[in-house]
Amino acid sequence: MAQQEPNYWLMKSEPDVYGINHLKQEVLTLWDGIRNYQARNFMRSMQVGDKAFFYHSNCKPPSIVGLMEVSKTGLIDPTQFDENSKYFDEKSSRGKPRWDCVQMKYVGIFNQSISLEELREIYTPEKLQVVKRGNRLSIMPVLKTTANDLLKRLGKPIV
DNA sequence: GCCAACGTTGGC
DNA sequence: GCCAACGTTGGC
Repeated sequence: MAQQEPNYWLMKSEPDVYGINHLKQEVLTLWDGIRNYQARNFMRSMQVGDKAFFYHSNCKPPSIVGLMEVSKTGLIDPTQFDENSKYFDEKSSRGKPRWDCVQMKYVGIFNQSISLEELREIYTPEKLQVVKRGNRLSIMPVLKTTANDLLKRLGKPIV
C-alpha cells in the first residue's frame, strides 16, 4: 500500500511547562491535557506519520522551534480520569471518555527558529492560522504549501 | 500585569 | 436557543 502524504500541523506548548527540549529528552510524549473541542477534533483527524511544527507559546518571543511527528493516534487522554490532575474532567467517564490525544515523536530542533513577529511578516492568516490576531487554538492544521515553505526557511531540523 | 479574543457555562 | 457572565489563552 502506498504511503499517504503526511499532513502538517502546528502545536503550541509553553516552554516552561513542556518545551521542545523536554520532548528531545523523552523522544515520545502523550499530547494530553487538550480541553478544547476544536483542537481535539484536529487530533482525531491526525494520521501516524503526520508532521507537526512545535510552537513555543506564552514566552519571548513566541516561535516555531522544532519538528515532531505523530507516532500513535486515537489514544484516550488518561488525565481526564485523574482527580489529582488539573486536567481532571468529572463529566467524563471511562465508558464514554470525552478527551483523547495522540502520541508525538521528536524529530528535531531547527537551527534558527522563526518568531511570531517574523511569521506575520511572511504569511497572511489565510496562509498560516497562528498569525491571526487573538488565535487561542493550541492545535491547528498547516497548509501543505505553507509547510513546505516553512521547512525551506527553517532548514533541516537538528536531531 | 494588562487586556483582547473567544470558548464555555448556566439561567432564563 | 439566546446571551450575559465568567474563565482562559497568550501576545504585548
